[in-house]
Amino acid sequence: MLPLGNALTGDFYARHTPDVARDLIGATLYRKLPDGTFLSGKIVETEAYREDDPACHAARGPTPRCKILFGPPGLAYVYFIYGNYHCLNVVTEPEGVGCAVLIRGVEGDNTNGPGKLCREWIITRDHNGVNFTDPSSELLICKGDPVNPQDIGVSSRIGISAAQHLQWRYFLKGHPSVSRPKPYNRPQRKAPAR
DNA sequence: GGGCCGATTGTT
DNA sequence: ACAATCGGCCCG
Repeated sequence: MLPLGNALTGDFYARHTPDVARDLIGATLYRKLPDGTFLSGKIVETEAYREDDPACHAARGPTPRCKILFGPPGLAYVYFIYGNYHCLNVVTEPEGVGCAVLIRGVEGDNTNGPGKLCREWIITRDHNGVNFTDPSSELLICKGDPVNPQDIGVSSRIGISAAQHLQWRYFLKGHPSVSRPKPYNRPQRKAPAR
């Protein structure tokens, strides 16, 4: 399916990251494959990460891996995690500020969860730096149908131990492509010796 | 170079 | 609750 409507612009992404994360719920993600065909689906789950947040890769400044986070808003930040999976983000806030929105779920088969989405849609580190606002990119995001604010749930972010007080996860309530019905964090690690 | 740990997922 | 699996990052 060809992209409908206009791609979301840099101005859309150059805002407070949790607001961008919330407003991306219902938007349409497109993946142009090498043969020119498109995959597409409605974004149903996101998380916000800000530079001043210890759970954000940018918290300790621009490293080789995360330097793209400090680039202009609307770029893709893709990283490899747990030796198996990739995760797809959109860079937010003005250039020079290291923030992004993690795309955790898209409507469709095998696209519930950030690792499964990238596996299913063949999104890898090769897409790091791709511009979501450029219609010729292999990845783009367009405005979707309006979403009733009451249908958007909010919670702590999944899979992190830092900054659990931040309610920066957004999801479409009851949607089957939301990664988990409730936040779940890794089991507690061994207590430090004392 | 060593060692620890992770924005996950699937199995026990 | 835990294993798989390996790159990033900090330290020395």
